[in-house]
Amino acid sequence: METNLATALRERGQRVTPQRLMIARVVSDLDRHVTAEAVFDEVSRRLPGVSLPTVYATLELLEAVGLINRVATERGAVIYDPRTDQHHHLACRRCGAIVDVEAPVEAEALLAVARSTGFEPDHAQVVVRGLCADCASSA
Amino acid sequence: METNLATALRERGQRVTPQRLMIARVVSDLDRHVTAEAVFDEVSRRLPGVSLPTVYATLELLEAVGLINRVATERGAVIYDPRTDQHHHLACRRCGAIVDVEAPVEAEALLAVARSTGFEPDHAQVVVRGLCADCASSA
DNA sequence: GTTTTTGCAAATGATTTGCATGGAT
DNA sequence: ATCCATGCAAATCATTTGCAAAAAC
Repeated sequence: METNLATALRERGQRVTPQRLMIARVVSDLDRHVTAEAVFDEVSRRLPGVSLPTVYATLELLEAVGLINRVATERGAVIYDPRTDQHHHLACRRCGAIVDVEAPVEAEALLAVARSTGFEPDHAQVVVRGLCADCASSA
Repeated sequence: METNLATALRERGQRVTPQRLMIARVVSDLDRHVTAEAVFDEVSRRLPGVSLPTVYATLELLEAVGLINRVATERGAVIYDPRTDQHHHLACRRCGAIVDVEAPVEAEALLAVARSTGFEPDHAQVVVRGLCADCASSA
């Protein structure tokens, strides 16, 4: 991922810094849904001194470059998803957990309608809202 | 909507207050995606003195009763959607706008997979992330 | 009369901004 | 040498909480 990032940054005329490379590496290593705080904690462990604003800025950059996806949770917080392949999310309305789910969804018709309104889609993501197995059994 | 709310409140053993009725009426009248602030502004116009915490609490209540849907924006804020029928959203990654789209999406396969993991789905909602027409043309 | 709801003010949590320094090109 | 990126601190934004007074039942 760092190599992709370095390449993308040069293409964009932006700078390749150790902070950016480390943040990309950490996101890739953690390999799960992460908050900016979680990334900050792990980055701080490996490269002390990196600031939270830099983490935020870099996560935004990684999203712009397409290396991660930003996902809004039903709770109003944001998580970053290192998986950029097609997959979807189950969101528990009780505990707030966000879990990946693999299954095909035919959203071409929706994307077509979106484009016809002038919208330029990056990707379509399905969020299934409900109760996760744990919360369902304890309810 | 106020009648539904009054009924639901009595069923739940909760109190019917002028603030709650007015907030429900405003959400219904505005009839679009609204933030808590927007509701607060309009409610304040019609019933001065209502507080923001009351607006938040009541919006949560309206969601619990099923009169509105809570929608997380990609920005980390929350909007409330007075439409409770099946529809989807276009989310602009630049300006944060959330727009409704009508188009069929076949998500049964996804719901089936979700159920097979023990998850109990309420509904599947598609968020198409990208650039809205305005932001695309000014970029 | 009892219990819930409200309004106020303050607290919280997440993210962003301003600005001077430091670092990549 | 030139700009961009960083770190720091403070600001902002959205939302929540604690608590006493007011209102609904």
